[in-house]
Amino acid sequence: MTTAQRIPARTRLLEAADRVLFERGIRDTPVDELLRQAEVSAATLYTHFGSKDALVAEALRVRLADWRAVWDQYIVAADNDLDRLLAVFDALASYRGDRRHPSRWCAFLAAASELPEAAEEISDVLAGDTALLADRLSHLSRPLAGGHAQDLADEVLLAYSGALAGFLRGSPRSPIDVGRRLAHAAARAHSRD
Amino acid sequence: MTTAQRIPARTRLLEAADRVLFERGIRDTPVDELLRQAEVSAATLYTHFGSKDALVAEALRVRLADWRAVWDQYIVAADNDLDRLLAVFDALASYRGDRRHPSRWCAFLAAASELPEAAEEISDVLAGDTALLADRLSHLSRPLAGGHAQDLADEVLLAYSGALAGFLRGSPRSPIDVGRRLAHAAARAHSRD
DNA sequence: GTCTATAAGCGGATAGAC
DNA sequence: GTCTATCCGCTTATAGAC
Repeated sequence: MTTAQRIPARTRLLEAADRVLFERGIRDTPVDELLRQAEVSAATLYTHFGSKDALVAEALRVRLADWRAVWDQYIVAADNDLDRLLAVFDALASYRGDRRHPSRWCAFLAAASELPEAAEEISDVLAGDTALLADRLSHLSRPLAGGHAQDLADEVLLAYSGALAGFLRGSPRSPIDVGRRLAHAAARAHSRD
Repeated sequence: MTTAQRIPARTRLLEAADRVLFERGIRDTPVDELLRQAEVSAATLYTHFGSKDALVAEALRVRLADWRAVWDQYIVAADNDLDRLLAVFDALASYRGDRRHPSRWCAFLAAASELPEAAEEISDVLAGDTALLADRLSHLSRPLAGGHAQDLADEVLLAYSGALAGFLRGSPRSPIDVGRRLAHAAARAHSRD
């Protein structure tokens, strides 16, 4: 009917999911709402994905790929070791500023919190996000902290997670700025060792 | 019937709620499970509390009071300004080690994440937890950071929230230790100002 | 008056029939 | 793509026991 119908139903479903699930809440979003927004019937959703959980998992996988790409850009753009380590906060500010991917705090942590018994498929994506963070931060910490790279990476990961939780809490006011400051202090502390 | 029946139904419900809701997940715990564990009928729950949400809210209020008391003890036991500020991490380790209050990560943040549209009653408790943290950390930061007390308090709150999120993520391994280190580095950075 | 037991209404997730 | 049926979770109503 409408022009939008030219876009495949699967794509429309994923876009609706990304737009609504993590802003309104995964469990608070009825399947019917996704169907309405994607202008798709229930049968189509269950043909393409099999379940609401599987659609959530696929939407999360898309987010993870997008987030990885944004972070990449900010690492490449940084021109010294410290800025490359702290780029994760600039990338986060950029990703959250993009209205195409709204989120109350963090899609991956929210999924883990909202769906504790969820399909392995879903917890795998949070594990993937955590592995990406731990791995990259560990490598980026090496030139700054040498033998203490693992400690610094742990600290930056925790500051990053704290910034995300800050959005859920509504405090502090500018969680990303505070997280960046914390990570900076940690980096300075280790470079003095 | 059994001896346990001597304890009022309302108390048994609150104890069952505290035991199960935040470990299994608030939305993943059916009312029936709470009724079974408390050996109480549905009518009793709805007479005493009015709704599942209201029971959740009351269980959260009890948690907040308990947490405040534990934190109090650790602040009083500390014998210098730095340890008083970092006592929040020792209190967290102690509270989490108490098997009477199991929790996957944080009851308040989990409630906010799982129940985004929840009754004001529930979001009020997270706001109360956040206000308690912000207020106390701000006062405890004063002797260490003077005019920058607010910045230090923001940083410690973020490190604290990050430690909690670390449990949800399963990384870093010992989130409380890492959070404490991060807060310590922040305190040192401000005391050099 | 407090509590139990049972049933039933309602809405969302899912699946299959057409 | 629509419609219908099933299952499950929250809630309320009813009737009765201590």
